[in-house]
Amino acid sequence: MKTRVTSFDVAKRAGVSRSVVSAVLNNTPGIGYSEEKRLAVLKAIKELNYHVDALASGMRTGRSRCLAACDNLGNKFFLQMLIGMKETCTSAGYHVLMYGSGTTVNERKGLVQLYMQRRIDGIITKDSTSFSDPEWVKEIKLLGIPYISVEGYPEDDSIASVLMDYRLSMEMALSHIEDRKLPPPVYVEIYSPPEYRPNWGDRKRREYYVQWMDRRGLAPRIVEREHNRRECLDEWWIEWLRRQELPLTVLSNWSCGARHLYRAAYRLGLRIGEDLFVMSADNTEQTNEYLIPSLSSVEVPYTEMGAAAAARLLEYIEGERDIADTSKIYIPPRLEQRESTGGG
Amino acid sequence: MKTRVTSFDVAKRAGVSRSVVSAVLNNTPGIGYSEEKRLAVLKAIKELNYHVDALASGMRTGRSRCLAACDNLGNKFFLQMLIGMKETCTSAGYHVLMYGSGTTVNERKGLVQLYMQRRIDGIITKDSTSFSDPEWVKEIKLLGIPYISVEGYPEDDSIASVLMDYRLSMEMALSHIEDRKLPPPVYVEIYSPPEYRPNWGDRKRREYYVQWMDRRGLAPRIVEREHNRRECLDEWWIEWLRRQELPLTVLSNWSCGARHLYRAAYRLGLRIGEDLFVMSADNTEQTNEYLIPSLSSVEVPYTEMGAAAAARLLEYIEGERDIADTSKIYIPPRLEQRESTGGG
DNA sequence: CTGTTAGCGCATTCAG
DNA sequence: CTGAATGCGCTAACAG
Repeated sequence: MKTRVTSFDVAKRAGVSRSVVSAVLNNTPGIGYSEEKRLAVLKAIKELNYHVDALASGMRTGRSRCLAACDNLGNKFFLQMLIGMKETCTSAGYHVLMYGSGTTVNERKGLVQLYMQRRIDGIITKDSTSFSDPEWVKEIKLLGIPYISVEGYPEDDSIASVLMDYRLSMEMALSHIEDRKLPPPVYVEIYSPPEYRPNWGDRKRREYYVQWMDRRGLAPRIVEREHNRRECLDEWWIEWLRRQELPLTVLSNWSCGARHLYRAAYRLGLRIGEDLFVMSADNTEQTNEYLIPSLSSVEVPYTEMGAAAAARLLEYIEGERDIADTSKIYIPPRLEQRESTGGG
Repeated sequence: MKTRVTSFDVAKRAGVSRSVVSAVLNNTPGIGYSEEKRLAVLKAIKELNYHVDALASGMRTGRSRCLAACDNLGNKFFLQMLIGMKETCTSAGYHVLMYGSGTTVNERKGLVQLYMQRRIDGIITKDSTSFSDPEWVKEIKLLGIPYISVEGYPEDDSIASVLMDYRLSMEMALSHIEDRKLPPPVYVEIYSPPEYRPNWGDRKRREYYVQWMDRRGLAPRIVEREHNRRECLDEWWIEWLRRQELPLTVLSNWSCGARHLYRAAYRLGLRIGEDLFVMSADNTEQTNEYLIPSLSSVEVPYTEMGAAAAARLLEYIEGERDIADTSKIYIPPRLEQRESTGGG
């Protein structure tokens, strides 16, 4: 029977009491010990290859030192969010538990269970922009679960969330187009009902586009199409593009819209970056840089958002911030200048 | 002081002993109870909103019911692997702990610690093809850690790994090209030294390409270029493509090679799917379907591989398979026919 | 500053 | 089938 090395073994070997071992490991305030003892403990730990039992420790302290990251796992950027979370967690001695398929509310029940089982100390969900689920909010609040959403609940102040500044993202895109001396852009808005009609971020973007054009005495031109419907097939875009005056600039709310233009241009033999300029206000599929020519865009900084979410959650958990403080965190977008606007 | 609901509370309320509660929850063999009692327990659990304390339970059983998934988190397909793992784990009542930045051996130390801390019961790493680290193997073996690699250790029989069948992937690609009646392909091999020279998968692919051409009495044509070096710039490919006789078929070991051809074709005004046909033997950047026109490829089924890895790991952990059985698991690739070979 | 002790909540054993 | 008792390994409180 192979038995575990315990703090008791370490204490015995180091010639100290178990409390000292614990204190050395956790920097417990209020328990002092000589430097000599400290070194002895460390030495014993190394010699015996001792590792704290996270289960026992957690049981005692009521902390699992784990956060749950929840998403439906279908989105490429979730990985980026994880990278950010992971980094923040690691430096705080926490770990990240994956929790996928969180699109349906039903699945989310599992998250609450995870918390009730004390497997996790808090929850981060990556929600779709403008997502909001009152049922979930009620449950979270009732149980007092430390929680923060990434991109969700933009208009619900009772839930903490990490949001991108959509106004700023449009400003960056439009300024970029202006700086490059391209024609004022047509705004292409692709939306997917029912979830995204109208999406909070999209409304912000559209508003700002109109404002921006107005301020310059230009007439806003908006093309609004429904995603994945007959009305958004290649043929329609080819016809549309054929009727436009060149050179043309197109700014799309979603990279999928930009790709429609790429496809239409390809079919018409038009050259992007010369005959027409295209820019995306997002990078949902994480594919902009790989398009040919590469697609300029304003990108949502998911890594930073994940890091910020984790940081806030840890504040709640460690009691450095009241869980009732559900203030929003805004992260600025990032401009990626590429070939489709003649740069790169 | 808010106190936890324990199995004791449940037992009291249901009018049974704690052992029965435990037995009902875990289907403990050898402990019987009447159906009536079972329902009473279930009812009490619901009424009190009782949840097993995973920490206490884990401490008692010596199982955390968590697997670690390790990768450098830079690869898009890691997410796919996670989806597969997650699915398998969920149905077995296990969870997935993220562990990123595991490329360097140094970082991997943390994985071993996770195990020593009993935070995880086993480890899955996503390694680069033909990755092999003897030091790591030694440590794993020494500590008897349940472990399996995805795509690593293809030539080391002492480590369990999930591998794709590279020969089959080439066969699928070549047959597809033949079926479409396209010209016999030139094989473009992009490699990144030092790690990938020569990569196990690439060797297999190349070997098979040569064999396949030989069998048909055709002369193999191989273009070998180093990734991200002067020799792999746009200009070189443009020159190369200019010299080729059209129509041309190109099969690349890595989607990056296919993109070089897309770029060159774009610059030369050639049309993919008409003047030249392109196919990739992988989808590393998960971007093939978004290219314009979309890129046909043979894809590594990461989701299945993740699922298979988790399943094997659980067998080790649950004692259904000897940890010394390190046999390989081969997963067949998946052909995605798209526009670049005239299909889609 | 040190050593002892009392749980944390569970699964399991053993005597009834 | 039940109830009581044991111990997993740790931390925190308390008495020396």
